[in-house]
This record gives sequence, structure tokens and C-alpha cells, in this order.
Amino acid sequence: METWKHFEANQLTHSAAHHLRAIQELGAKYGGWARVTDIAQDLGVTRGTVSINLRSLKKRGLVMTGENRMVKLSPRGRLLVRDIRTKKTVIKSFLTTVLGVGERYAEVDSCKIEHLLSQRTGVRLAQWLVKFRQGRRV
Amino acid sequence: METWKHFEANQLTHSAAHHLRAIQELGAKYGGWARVTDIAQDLGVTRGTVSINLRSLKKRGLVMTGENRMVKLSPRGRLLVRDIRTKKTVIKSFLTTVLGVGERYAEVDSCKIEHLLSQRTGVRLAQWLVKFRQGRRV
DNA sequence: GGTAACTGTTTGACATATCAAACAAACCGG
DNA sequence: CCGGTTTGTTTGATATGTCAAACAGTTACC
Repeated sequence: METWKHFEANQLTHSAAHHLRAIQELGAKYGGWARVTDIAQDLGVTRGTVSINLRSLKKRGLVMTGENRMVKLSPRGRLLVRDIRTKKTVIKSFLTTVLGVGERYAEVDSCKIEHLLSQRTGVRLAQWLVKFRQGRRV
Repeated sequence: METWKHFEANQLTHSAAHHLRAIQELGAKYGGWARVTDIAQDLGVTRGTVSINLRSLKKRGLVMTGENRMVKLSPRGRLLVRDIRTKKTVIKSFLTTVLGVGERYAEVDSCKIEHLLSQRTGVRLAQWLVKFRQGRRV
């Protein structure tokens, strides 16, 4: 009866996942480095919020600080972002191309779910999707 | 860039959803009425936690108080529980029968996701599943 | 080089979710 | 009816995530 507690035990909260994602995206053009202000802008939260959240992400070794007050993902942070991004792509793709869900709903739903779906299930879905596209009935 | 905030704007948090679910299940044999102690036991949290969480669920009109210090779902609460339960069943069914995900993973994953998936997507998935079972390729 | 703007951090507040512990009310056994 | 147990609530902590506002340090421009 404690299955439901797995939710809170997740590696990343929704908020943390998006902080990491923002750093990755913003840093893409600057060798991985991102500024607090830009992260805050990307997420639509205040600089203070980002500052505080980065504190714990640094403590957890997912984000590193550079010289110019900039931050970048650690290797582990990069891995997490990659996995989540992959899952999101797969989920969204399933929703739109298989279920025929509209782009907007697919975007919102996959965004809510991406960081919660287990890696295993994500991989299964990806494999299934490949076969489905090949016209096999699985 | 604000899509990610839809997560927090959800109707029910994971915790709230499971409080409602517990009330519904426990009440099944008693005309819908459930006790704080039993809810706490079901969820594996303290009575104090349930007491506090019920406060806001009552304020939101999802739970009603009876005479004997018992609580039950309001019509709206019942609807929410039903929708979430349906989504969970559909998701879990998809994971096990289509993707071949193991029972345990399917249980945990569907539990994390049930309250987050939009109603529309849930319905789409259910319909797709019916066709899939009928052997149609969709 | 001095002033103004921008950046990042801190602080105090609030909301949610949880715990342990104290408490009061109700219930039950005798 | 009296005393002990059970029940539900409250209180004081902790943790996360958010805001606005104050603050300190940096940058930039003239």
C-alpha cells in the first residue's frame, strides 16, 4: 500500500528537471555555461528562486559553478537531462502519431510525465514505437 | 516556455489524489464513510497528516464531514477519483499488455502518472486500446 | 573614475506535505 | 461511573518551491 510513495522518492522533481533542462538549452551556444538570469527568464520564475534551487542542485552534484558566476551541468546532470529529454520525445511522439492527440495536449502531457516514467518503460515505449512505424503489429 | 508550469497547476496533487482514493476504497463497505485512522493507515502516514490534508480537501468541497467524525467524498470528489482510477487502469493495461512492462513497474509508473495525464489523452488511450485488442492496426 | 544598471544572493513570507509529540474528546470495559 | 485506550486535532519541526524586496557585487558607459 506504499506504492504511491514512489512518487516523492523520484530522482528529480518537476522543478529540478526543468532547471537542468534550461541550463542545458541555454548553454548550448556557450560551451554549456548559463546565467542565473537567463535560466530564470526561461522558466518564468524569479532570479531568487533559481539561485536557491541551484544551491541544492550543486550540492547534489548535478550542476557546477564556473568563474564568471555561470553554471553548467555536471556529467551526471547531463545524463539525467538526456534521459528525460529522450523520454519526453518518445512519449510525445506516441501521443501524437499513435493516439492522434493534438500537439498542444501532447506537449503538456509529455512535459508532466517525462521525469516520472521509469527508464525501463521509456525504453520499451521507444522500441515499440519503432516496430509500430515499421508496420508490424507487435 | 511556460508549459512546464502546467504541472503545478494540476487539479490534484499526488498526495491529494491518494487521500481521495483511500477514502473511496475504505468507505466502499460503509456507505462511503471512512475514518481518519484508517486513511492514515492505508497511506502509511500519520493521523495528523491526514487530519491536516482533509482540512483543505473539505475546504475545496471534495470531502464532507459526517456526524461520527467520519468523512466521505462529495460528488465532485467521487468524480475525480473515478476519472483518475480509470486513467490508471488504462495506463497500466497499456504498459503490461502492449509494451510488456512487468506488473511491478507498470503499477508504479501508472500510479505516478494517473493524476497528471489529461482526460482527453486518457480517453484516447482507452479507445486505442479497445481497437488494438480487436486486432485492428488503428 | 563615478554613477547607473544589471546580476546574483539573501531574507521574510506563504503554501504544501510530512513527522513526532502533546492534547482533548469519545469510547469501552469492567 | 471511572480509568484506560483509541481517535482526531493541534503544535512545532523540517523540507521543497515559490515570490517580492532588500542588498551587495559587477559591469558598463560616459
